[in-house]
Amino acid sequence: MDFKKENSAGYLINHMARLFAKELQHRIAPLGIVVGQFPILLELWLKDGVTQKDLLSKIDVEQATLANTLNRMERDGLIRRTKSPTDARAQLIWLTEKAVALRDSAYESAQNVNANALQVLSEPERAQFMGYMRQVIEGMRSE
Amino acid sequence: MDFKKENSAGYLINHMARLFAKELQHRIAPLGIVVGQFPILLELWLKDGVTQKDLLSKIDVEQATLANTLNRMERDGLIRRTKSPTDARAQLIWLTEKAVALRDSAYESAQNVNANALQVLSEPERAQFMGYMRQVIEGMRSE
DNA sequence: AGCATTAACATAGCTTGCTATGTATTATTG
DNA sequence: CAATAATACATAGCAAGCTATGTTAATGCT
Repeated sequence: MDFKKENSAGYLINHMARLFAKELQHRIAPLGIVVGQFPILLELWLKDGVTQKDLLSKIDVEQATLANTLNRMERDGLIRRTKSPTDARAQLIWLTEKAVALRDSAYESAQNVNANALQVLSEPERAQFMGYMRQVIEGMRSE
Repeated sequence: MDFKKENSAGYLINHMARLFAKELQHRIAPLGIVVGQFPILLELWLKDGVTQKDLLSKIDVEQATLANTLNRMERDGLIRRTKSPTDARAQLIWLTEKAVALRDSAYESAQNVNANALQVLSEPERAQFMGYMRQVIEGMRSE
């Protein structure tokens, strides 16, 4: 029996994901943020003053992963937390001024990474590629 | 400015990679191996008795990552190491009987994960998808 | 109202990845 | 041939992901 890693979707995907993360990491490091914080910031830039549970519903990571990343973000001065007025178990998560100010540069960095990485594909190919990924994700999530 | 994560290649790739890893993890756990060991085992199943440097040239991770994973594999009884007869700095890495015995089941698990994940795509779509990934990886590696 | 259950979040402990740096040993070169 | 540079690997320390479990507050039920 043979198994060639170059022909394994999982192998390629893992490799590609690490290249993307490394590249984004490199580009956002000057902003004082790291890749794991990115998805959280994206949500908070849309709307802050939300609970961890709210965030969790929009980000596809485990609760413990989110909690830990939020701790590091608080440590790094990107978020503040206030008591929820309606639920003593929950806290509301707010962006600091510093984090708000990073938004446009961060968007730009991410878009540059994406554009750069996909430049090897034509526009219709890019659209196909994204579509395939969405289908695969959808299929795997609902199993 | 807007940035929708659903339209970000990096976001999709990261998500897909985590779903794949989780699925493979789940399937190989009964074999007593974990995902990070997989690429290394794939190489060693082809040929063992090689140095860390040899392995490194075939696996796209950093040297430190490989060294650490090899330590855990030795701890878990998957590999043994012997002194290189020609270079006192190097060691030769050998699979244990246990690790050799896992090969076919492991191949099968990985192939099942791949097949299952890509079943949402038609055969020509799958080929396109794999081709796109190879192109993107190639483009990103040579920057 | 009191007790059990559920929910929100925290914590512990692990793996897999990274960068940066240390430590021997080998190779080079002046 | 001795000093220097390069090589092979190890170690430290961190981030980001996971599972499993703990803690406290809110809800539901009788």
